[in-house]
Amino acid sequence: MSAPVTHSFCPVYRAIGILQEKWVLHIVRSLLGGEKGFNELARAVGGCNSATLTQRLESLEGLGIIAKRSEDSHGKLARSVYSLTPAGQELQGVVAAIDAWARAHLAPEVGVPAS
Amino acid sequence: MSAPVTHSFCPVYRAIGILQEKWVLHIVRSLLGGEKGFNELARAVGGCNSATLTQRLESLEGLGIIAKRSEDSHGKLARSVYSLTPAGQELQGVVAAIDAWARAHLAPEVGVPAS
DNA sequence: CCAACTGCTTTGGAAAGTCAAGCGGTGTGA
DNA sequence: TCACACCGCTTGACTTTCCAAAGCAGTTGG
Repeated sequence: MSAPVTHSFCPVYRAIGILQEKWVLHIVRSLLGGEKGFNELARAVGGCNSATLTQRLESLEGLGIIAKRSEDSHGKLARSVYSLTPAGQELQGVVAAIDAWARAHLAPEVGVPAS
Repeated sequence: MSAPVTHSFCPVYRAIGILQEKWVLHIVRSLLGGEKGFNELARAVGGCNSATLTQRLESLEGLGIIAKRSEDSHGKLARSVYSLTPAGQELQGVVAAIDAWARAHLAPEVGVPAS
């Protein structure tokens, strides 16, 4: 069959498609430690430029994973604060799983299978 | 501190760097269902072209996540078979976490904002 | 006022991923 | 025997994605 064999229905397939975008997991991981402003987040993530970050932030907001809140203290200055939605916070399980695997098999320089 | 804040030591940081590469999670997920040949794997993954697949496969092999075995049945024909190493199989936890999250928050047609 | 911070947009170019085709080889059927 | 469908994999051109640097508007502190 020449059918494209679209796995698009599969939620897992879509989830992978979201999480494999560059910086997404880093962003989520940083935000798990509390809400952050734009530049603050950029520094926490480490190495992502503003253009990409803005874009990722928008798409994640559209997906209901993170929420943007403008702290309109007085008049103009709007310090944007990004935080995880409940759905986003549940990604903690994913991050934890990666964390566990990384410590076990990617350990800095402990028991690195010499090879 | 003007230090570049290189998180490079952090195993988690590196793990994310590996897993966010396109198709990696799909490959692992497919391989969790048993070892597969090249084209077979390509079809299971769904939508990845041979060039990228070859490259991903090589890098994952280098990382000790998957293993390549040439079934040298008789003489020439070497059907390459790819499978997960123990380290690779432990990624099952990560895939399971993503699976759980996807089912909970990315449900197929529940609450899809019709837009 | 000037420097340093905030959030964010705009550029041009480099890198990563993709598509389509094809190579040498095998096994199957007409 | 020859054509055809499959196997693993490579090549070259094209598109998408990502990045580094600069800049804009506004605020705060010395």
